[in-house]
Amino acid sequence: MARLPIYHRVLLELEAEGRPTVSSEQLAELAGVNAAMVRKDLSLFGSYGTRGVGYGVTQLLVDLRRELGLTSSWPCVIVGAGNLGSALAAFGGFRERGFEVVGVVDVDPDRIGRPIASLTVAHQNELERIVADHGVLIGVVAVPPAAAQDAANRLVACGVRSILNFAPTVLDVPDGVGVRNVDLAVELQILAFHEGRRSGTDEPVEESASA
Amino acid sequence: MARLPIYHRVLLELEAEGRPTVSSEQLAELAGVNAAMVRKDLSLFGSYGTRGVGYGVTQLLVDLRRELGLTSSWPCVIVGAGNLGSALAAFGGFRERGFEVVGVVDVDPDRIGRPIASLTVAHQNELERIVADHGVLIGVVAVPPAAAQDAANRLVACGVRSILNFAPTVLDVPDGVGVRNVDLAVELQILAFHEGRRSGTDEPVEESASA
DNA sequence: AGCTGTGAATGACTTCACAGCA
DNA sequence: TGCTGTGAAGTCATTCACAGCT
Repeated sequence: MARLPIYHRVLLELEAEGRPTVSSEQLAELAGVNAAMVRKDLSLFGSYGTRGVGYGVTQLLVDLRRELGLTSSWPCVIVGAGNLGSALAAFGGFRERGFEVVGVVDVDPDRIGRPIASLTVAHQNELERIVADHGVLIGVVAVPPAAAQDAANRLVACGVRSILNFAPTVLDVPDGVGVRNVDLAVELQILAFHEGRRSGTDEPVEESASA
Repeated sequence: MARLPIYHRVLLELEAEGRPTVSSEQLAELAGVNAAMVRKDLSLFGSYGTRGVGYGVTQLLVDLRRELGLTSSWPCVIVGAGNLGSALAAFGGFRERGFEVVGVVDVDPDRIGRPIASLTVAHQNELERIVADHGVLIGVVAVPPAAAQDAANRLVACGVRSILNFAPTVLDVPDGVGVRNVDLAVELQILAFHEGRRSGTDEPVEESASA
């Protein structure tokens, strides 16, 4: 389910506020979904709520982490140290969500050696070593579209099984390799599409890019 | 439909290659979807294919643009000139996809006045003026989570009807305002989730963040 | 009384399969 | 013969509604 990460995020906030318990309705409100859906989602991996009370925030967080495979941190590598790749590498919020960027590579000599957060941009030739050294299973493709398939091929070749692709291209990968695409222009176009439809009506329109 | 933008993107490439015509099967392959779905999607806004031949690339592109409301460029404003906001503002690929970033605002004095691409980061107080001057209908929220709701409120207050939110928060907006969320950690968590499931099996797993 | 867990109903989307036109 | 357009079937996700625990 693509909603579990949202619950996880919301619960992190609730835990930080010291909230001991939460009802499906409250959680639904905060996550922007329906209460019945929350209950159904959570009951998928065993039920941990108490009738008449709700769910224990900390307990639920533990279970969600287990379910999402966030019991330990996932090492990730970013291919491409342009504006977007740099922004991702510098983003500090990944750690508490279960991920750690262990390397950033690029082919541009001007970028190699540049520091980003606590890392240094490495040459793309080091990709294999970085992946092997850290046991990386998730790669992020943040290169121009023309280089994206190559980047994906290299990631797959050295054993990466999941790819987050920011390039506006459909990647061709072997069966068993997971790909998620984030195309910023597509997101804008979907908004524009609804904007166009919305001239004259006013229904509520809140959605999520899988998120 | 969330797939139209993908078709649009693929067709842009095909047109650049000088391809005069394309079959639903080819288009499906390139867009990473099923051929029947392509036909159904395209027949939604009237049928423009020729049986035995396929669709005219240029004609289809025109129709898609009309359908997506991309007949002219949409002016957008970016709130937040941090790493991500800057990366977005500097990204050159929006124009051909139908969007133009007409302003970037921030509250941090260190950032205000800094040049990004052909723009200069403005003070957040200028948001209203920028929106009014350019008739902005789409706003991008690229600020820390604690500031996201405020940013959204300001955008809505000056008439913006669609928001692309990169902050890991569920925004509360009035009915009739469209919101799309892109949470990078959520994308990674969904990949990790599949990764966890995939230990032992190997089904193909290619999906899209709404895109 | 309040809230969870879940079968049943609904609705949306996808795929199949094929009739029909070029 | 090749490929589109589309009804019908199938699948998956969401919502409803309520029984049952605390």
